Amino acid sequence: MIYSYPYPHPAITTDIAVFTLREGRLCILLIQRGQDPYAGAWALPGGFMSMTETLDGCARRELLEETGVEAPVLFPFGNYSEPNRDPRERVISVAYLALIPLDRMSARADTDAKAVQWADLDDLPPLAFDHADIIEGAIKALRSRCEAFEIVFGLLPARFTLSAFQAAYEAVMGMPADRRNLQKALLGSGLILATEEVSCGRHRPARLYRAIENLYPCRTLGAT
Amino acid sequence: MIYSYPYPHPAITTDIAVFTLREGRLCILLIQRGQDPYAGAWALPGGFMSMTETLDGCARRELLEETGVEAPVLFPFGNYSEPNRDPRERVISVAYLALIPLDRMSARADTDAKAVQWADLDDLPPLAFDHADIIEGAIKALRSRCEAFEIVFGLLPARFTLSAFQAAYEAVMGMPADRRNLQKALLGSGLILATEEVSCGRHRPARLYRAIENLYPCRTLGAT
DNA sequence: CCAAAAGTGTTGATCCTACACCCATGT
DNA sequence: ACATGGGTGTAGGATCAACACTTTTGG
Repeated sequence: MIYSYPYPHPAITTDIAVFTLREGRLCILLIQRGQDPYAGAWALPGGFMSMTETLDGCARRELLEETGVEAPVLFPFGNYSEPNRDPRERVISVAYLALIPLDRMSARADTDAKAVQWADLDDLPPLAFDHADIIEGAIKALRSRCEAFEIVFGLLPARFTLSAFQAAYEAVMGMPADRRNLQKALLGSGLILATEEVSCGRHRPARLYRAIENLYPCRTLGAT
Repeated sequence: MIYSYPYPHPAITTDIAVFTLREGRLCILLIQRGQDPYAGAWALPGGFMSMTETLDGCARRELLEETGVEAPVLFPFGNYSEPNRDPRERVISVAYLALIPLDRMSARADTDAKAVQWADLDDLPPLAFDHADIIEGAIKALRSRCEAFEIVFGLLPARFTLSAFQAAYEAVMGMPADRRNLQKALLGSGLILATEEVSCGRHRPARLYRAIENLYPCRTLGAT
């Protein structure tokens, strides 16, 4: 089948910067490309939009296919459109930010990928296309939204301690935070509710909290 | 000439929400479509991306073609990708926000447009495509960025009084602001510099200020 | 009993808001 | 002289940052 147009058309992809916390460090999901161009290089997950889905739908589908989960946070943060960013043809990429708790993640190499890894942000391998730029943009978007706290829940399991929240917040922001002030702000924000449960750690048990419902009423911030 | 691909490709457009201040009110630039679909309806300026330009370049070019100016503020704020948003074919639109001072503006009907108007925001005509949605998104983006003041300069001439700034700020935010507090914050922000000049109004002359240089070092907030 | 993390309030500094009077100019 | 907008400061309240000790559990 051949698709023909009176004017040239670019292809559209979504690329997804999926972040998680692993051992307290912020990591990003990379796949190793199995095919040219950039065969063997690491890249962000993503793929071509189909003609029957929206960009959001494409990002959600690709993420599901690559990781097997629906991310609680998934929104677009930038467009990448340099004419020669893909050697095959003109490709416009809409970049999405996604956050998932590690435990909900089942990343596996799919048909197009030789391997999958969680890469530490300050130890990234060489990347295909302009994906290093996209990751830089994703971190900026992540930090700027993180100040409103809500996005942090995307990295945490459904029930979490205040300390876990603080660790996630600090990992994203890349700096330590005052424990009592952060807890005061978080508890006063109305974004979390205490549960009756406590953690069963190695030391004194901590109360578990959960994020309020309808935290992401429209998962897409800005139409897409 | 026919362009053929092994997979279907959407078309890409940029649509530009150009705001200005007219008689103290925030207005948006609309063109009346000369051709189907939606012939005769009002729409945002915009057009198809060429294969040799970036999305930013496309928006800048379209704006120049439609208005004859380079806007001091021009950045993308959302993507619109509903499969049936354009009855002709699949079209993805990248929506841009632009601000220009009215005096730098030379809007004219070009080849595709029967007419051009500055439409008052609370008296919009029926709009083609999903452009009403896009305008809604643009106003949200405008208000949220406006809190940092910088974007307001896009609506003002190079030299402006503090009162003119306040009028522009109030028009965008849709609410009055305290004069002394706004002036204090603006002067303390380091974003403006006093000039030696004064306005020649009907009353006591007011000092003229100008925005600092390099206010928009990267005009595009978030890659595109 | 010791180590490790959980829990909890106050104080001082800063920032923001609300508010009123005098000044310079044109008519 | 007066009308119009320009220019300026302060006091009270709210918010934010800094900071230390006690409690609970497991080992």
